[in-house]
Amino acid sequence: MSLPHAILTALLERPSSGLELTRRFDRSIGYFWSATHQQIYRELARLEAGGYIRTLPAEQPARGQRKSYEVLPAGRAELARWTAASQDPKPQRDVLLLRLRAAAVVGTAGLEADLRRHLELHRRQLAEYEEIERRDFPPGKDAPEDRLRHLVLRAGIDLETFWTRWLSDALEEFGDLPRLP
Amino acid sequence: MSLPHAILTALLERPSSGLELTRRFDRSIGYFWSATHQQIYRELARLEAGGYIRTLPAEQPARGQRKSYEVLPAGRAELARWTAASQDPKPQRDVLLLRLRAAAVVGTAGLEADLRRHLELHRRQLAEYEEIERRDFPPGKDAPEDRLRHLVLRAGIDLETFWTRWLSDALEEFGDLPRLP
DNA sequence: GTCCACATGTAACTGGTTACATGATTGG
DNA sequence: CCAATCATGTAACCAGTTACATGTGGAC
Repeated sequence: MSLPHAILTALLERPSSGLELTRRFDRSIGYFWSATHQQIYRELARLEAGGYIRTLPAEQPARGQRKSYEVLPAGRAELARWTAASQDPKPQRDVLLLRLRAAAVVGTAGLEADLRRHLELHRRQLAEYEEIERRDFPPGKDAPEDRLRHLVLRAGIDLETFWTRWLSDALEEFGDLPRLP
Repeated sequence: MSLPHAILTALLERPSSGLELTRRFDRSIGYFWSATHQQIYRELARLEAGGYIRTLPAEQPARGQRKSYEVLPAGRAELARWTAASQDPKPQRDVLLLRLRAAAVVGTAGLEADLRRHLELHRRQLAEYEEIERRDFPPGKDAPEDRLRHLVLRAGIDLETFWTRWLSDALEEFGDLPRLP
């Protein structure tokens, strides 16, 4: 039950239409909670039906015509409730680690190329995050309400740093490894 | 499409019944690919129907009676194919980061306690991984086919290390932060 | 012989994915 | 007026989740 809350957060930061939300998810919020436009439209309809958001009054909506939403007090209250509520961490799921474990059984043939590709992707993502950090959080002047956002970005940077390092180690290991079956 | 391959890997490591698999997923493989017993039974039925695995011949199965499976050549081939195939990384999804971003909008009230709880959970997981490392990979004697398994374990250790560090930083931040709305 | 743990399984639901459909607006 | 693009939406499917059902065998 996280997508509706991701949308509420985005709409509180700025009222938007479905497509605008989709684009914003492709950038900032999508870095840790991705969503397609179909998901977003479906969820916007639910949130509106539930009385959490409404279409901006100035507009009468029709298919094919842009419809912007804003958050109602009930929506803000629900978001605050959800943010504070205790939630168990979801069990980890990582395909790459699974594949490495499988490779330990059926052999590593063909894996190396894809590891290189992943390494490249993570390097690029890391560069993107670091660029955002330089731009939005220049050293020495974090406004108090920006501190949390910076913290979230740091998580992204550190995670990508971890993956680039781990993939490099893995590839080095492959160099040594006698080619199995 | 990862669960069937996780099961094939587990069955190649050792032929097992559904419940045994469930228990093994709760331990080792579940650390990066969790599954419930319902998922596992459903998937075992599919894999058997597809000719990838079979019940060990010695047994005639009945409801309530244990049924062990082993991997057929087609299953091993499919696993090797899947391991080598190129796959895009799945977009990141992390509820905790989402909640922090929401907190930047609706305030941090109530969040701190849950962050502490998560920190404790990650510390415990880290300790568990390190215990496994001490036990299964004593320094200086990695057999070649253990190197990949060790690499996977290192990923788990480094990820948990990251989370404990990040959560500590976050909590420190909270100490400083003027309590918002 | 009854209860409990073991073991396998069914059913209904939810969230995410993929493919496609439809209407409005704009540039040529 | 036609094609391309913007914008919203429908439908079918699949994997994961939750709740419950059914059968077996051993402990008491």
